[in-house]
Amino acid sequence: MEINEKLFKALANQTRLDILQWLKDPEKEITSVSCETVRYMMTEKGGICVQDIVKKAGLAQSTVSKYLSDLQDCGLLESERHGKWTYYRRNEANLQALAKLIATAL
Amino acid sequence: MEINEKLFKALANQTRLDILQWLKDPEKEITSVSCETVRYMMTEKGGICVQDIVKKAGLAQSTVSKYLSDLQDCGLLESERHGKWTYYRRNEANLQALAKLIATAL
DNA sequence: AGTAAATATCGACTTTTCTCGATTTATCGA
DNA sequence: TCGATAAATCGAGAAAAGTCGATATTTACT
Repeated sequence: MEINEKLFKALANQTRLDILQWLKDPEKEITSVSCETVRYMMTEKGGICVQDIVKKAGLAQSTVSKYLSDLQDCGLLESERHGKWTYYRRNEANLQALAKLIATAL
Repeated sequence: MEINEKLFKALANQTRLDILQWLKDPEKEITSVSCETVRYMMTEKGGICVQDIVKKAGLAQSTVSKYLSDLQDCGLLESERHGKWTYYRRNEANLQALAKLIATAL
């Protein structure tokens, strides 16, 4: 994790900020599938799949897919592929590292 | 201080990030005037004046002036006007508040 | 092999940001 | 009051980001 322009560019968009927040409490935020399904995805698959985030965001699939990889590229998200699905989750270690860096290095 | 798109947009530019860093240790970073002058500006005037930041940045005066007011608008900088000069300094309280918010609310 | 589904990538157009030079505003000193 | 200086604001053209629909890739299931 490091403080640079790319990182803050990723955060400089309301939808990408929203995605980070949704993934903080997905059982509450992701409503296109049941709460049980969300819990299963998070614990067994390691995240939320793209289509459920697309539904929540209300933007084109291509746009959301790009946003997710942008957030992964700068270390704020991580993902696991299981078959056809890619599951995205927050990279909590990097989010905490970022907070520390802002406190000390910004 | 609050986490929003505007704040991160302000941080999503290398020159604006640089300005924040320069103002962290201006005696070392600001070299268009003497070290004693920098110390005097910081302690007696409450910051570094625009023209010295313009020289350091190497961009047009209008651009840097805009950047400084952008950074002030989102709470990362504060300023004092003394006569013809406006002196900018970091808003350390808000920077620490931001770090805390990222650790807890992002 | 062939089809279908989920995601990723591409190309194009729109919107926003960057950046400048010119101008305006504010303040000082003669 | 006039001229000079510092900073802020304005308008315009260039560069970057946002966004979409179409297409490609990957994987699963017959």
